[in-house]
Amino acid sequence: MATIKDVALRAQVSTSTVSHVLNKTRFVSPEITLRVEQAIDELHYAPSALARSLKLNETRTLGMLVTSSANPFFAEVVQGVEQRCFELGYSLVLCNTRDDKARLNASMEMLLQKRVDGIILMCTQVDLGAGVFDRYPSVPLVLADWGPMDMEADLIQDGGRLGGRLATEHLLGLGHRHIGCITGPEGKRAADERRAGFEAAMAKAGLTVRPEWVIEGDFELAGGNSAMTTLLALPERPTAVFVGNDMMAVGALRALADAGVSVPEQMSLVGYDNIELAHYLVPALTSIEQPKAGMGALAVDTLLARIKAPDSSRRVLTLTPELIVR
Amino acid sequence: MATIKDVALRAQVSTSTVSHVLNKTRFVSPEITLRVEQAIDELHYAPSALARSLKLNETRTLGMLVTSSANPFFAEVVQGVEQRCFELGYSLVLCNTRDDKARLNASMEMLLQKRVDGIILMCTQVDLGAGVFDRYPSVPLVLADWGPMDMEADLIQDGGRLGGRLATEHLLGLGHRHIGCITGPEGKRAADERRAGFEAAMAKAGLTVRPEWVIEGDFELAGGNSAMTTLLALPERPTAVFVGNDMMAVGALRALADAGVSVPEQMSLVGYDNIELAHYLVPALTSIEQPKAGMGALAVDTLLARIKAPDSSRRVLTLTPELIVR
DNA sequence: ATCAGTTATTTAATCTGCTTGGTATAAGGC
DNA sequence: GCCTTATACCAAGCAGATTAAATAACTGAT
Repeated sequence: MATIKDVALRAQVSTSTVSHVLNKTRFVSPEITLRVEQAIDELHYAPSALARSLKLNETRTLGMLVTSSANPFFAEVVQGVEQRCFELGYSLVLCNTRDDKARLNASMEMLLQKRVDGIILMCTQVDLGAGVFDRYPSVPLVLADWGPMDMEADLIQDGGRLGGRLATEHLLGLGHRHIGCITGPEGKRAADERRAGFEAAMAKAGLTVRPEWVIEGDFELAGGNSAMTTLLALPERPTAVFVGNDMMAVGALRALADAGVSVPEQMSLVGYDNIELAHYLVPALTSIEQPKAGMGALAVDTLLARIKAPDSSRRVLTLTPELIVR
Repeated sequence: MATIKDVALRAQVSTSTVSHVLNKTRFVSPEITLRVEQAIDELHYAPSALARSLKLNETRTLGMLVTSSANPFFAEVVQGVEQRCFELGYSLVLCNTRDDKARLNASMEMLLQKRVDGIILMCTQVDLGAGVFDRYPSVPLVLADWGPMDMEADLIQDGGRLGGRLATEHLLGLGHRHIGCITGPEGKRAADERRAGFEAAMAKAGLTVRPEWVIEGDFELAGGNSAMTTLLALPERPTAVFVGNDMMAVGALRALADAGVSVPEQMSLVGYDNIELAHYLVPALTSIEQPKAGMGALAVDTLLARIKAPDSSRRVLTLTPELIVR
């Protein structure tokens, strides 16, 4: 692979001149510029970002840790992040953590060695163990969609509590009084928040939450399915259920169909996240919209702001969820 | 950020000794090893992958170009890639191309500058324009799920033609004679292959394909929906449809429900890809399974094999699709 | 105990590709 | 002839890996 020296040699100039042509950091006469550009072309020269980063102490690369990039919700956020990175000339190193502490640590270590300029952390686990990040120096960090509570990093949170309330109030508004809830895994911030919103709305309506109607799911298709199956097996069923995310709602819909329960006649459902699919389901799913790609873009912008001003005060941004009735 | 020199100074040894401790490249006495490790710990030292890569001419990083990482099918392949990379100590730089030639070029350029060890290309477009890659030197490259036809790179292909045949034969086996097809975008390899399989199966059964029953979709929810709507508006409808991927099938199901057409009583559907969702749909969707994460892992393995032996002969691997009846 | 001959550890110097402040050189103006 | 101005070059890093060379430690024989 050609180096800047090869280019300089071929263009009969010094390496610094080539560098200045590349980066437009100083005036270089048109003729010499042309010579250099020709040499670059002929040699298929691509400057080494490695050497450049080493010298400049900046990689123009961001790292992103996400529980599971195949999850439709996360996938859209990731794409939002990648999109914004591309627009700004950054590149993205993506790591899945699978909620595995060891894996998170290994990935963090790797990102630090690669000297990424900053890291976006989107693993909704609240407790990652006492100070996993203590070992790591002050890398710019932003937590998307919650994260460990005990961290001082910038934070972008979905308004899960509000969303949970909106969803529940929608069901209340339809006249339901017997309302259940399929939550995400306890300990995940998103799950806990949404559930808290549900409980708040119920309390405000003067209704008690029946514990057997609150079932813990896993934010995945399978969990929603088995949670609803459990609900349906109870002697007394709720007439409506707030489901902690759309994927679980899809699984729940399947369980309802299997049990011959018609939706929404015999049971109403509200989901969360408003993934594109929700619109196309039969029956279409009422859900709580979150700006997913927007959250990704916002995470990038927040991170870059932090990189520029490492000592600025901590930023906490809350997105506003919105009810989409279908 | 601490450097190897700081560590050496603190441990009272030379930098090379630290290097040997880090990489276990030579015997270092236990006491000195301990001293070095302590110094590393106390300084929160993380070796610079930049400097290392610069010297060793190897980044242990792979690049991946994918049309859209939020697409459920691609997302699973990407996750498979990331998983395998992690297992092997590699990291992954992910780029979305959005089927945009300029964006693909920009991303390629960036990956080359970053000196990734190899690139996985998964943008199903057949024609990326005359020799987009000519400018680029011989970076190890593997095409996953097809790609530009005129490239000499290693290739991993899904057996789209066989899958299309399997799907169609399934419908034929159910007694259908009036079979339509919703294809992916013309020009995408996956789409063309699957359609070819459909046509082959029809021809083999002695049936003619009615052109108005073959509708081009976009591999997305919306396209499947409108394609099916178009089909249903025809004076004569098919009794079964082979849909080029599951996402379009979901959109089609919605259109069918809107039109009051019951599935499978009044119309049978077969999808493709067997995304997890297919199992949970109401009604459940018969589909063609592809090993998605497996494809990702295979792509990584193939790429690393190529990196190790750059001059070995070209590898073309074909995955075997499988009918999943539901 | 001493010395040559090994072997075990560590050191010092060089290299990777690129940026950039400082500096040199030639042409032009007065 | 001196001072600008315009243009281009020099060389010192950046953080680590490699390797020849140096030093220390140990062996057995005298």
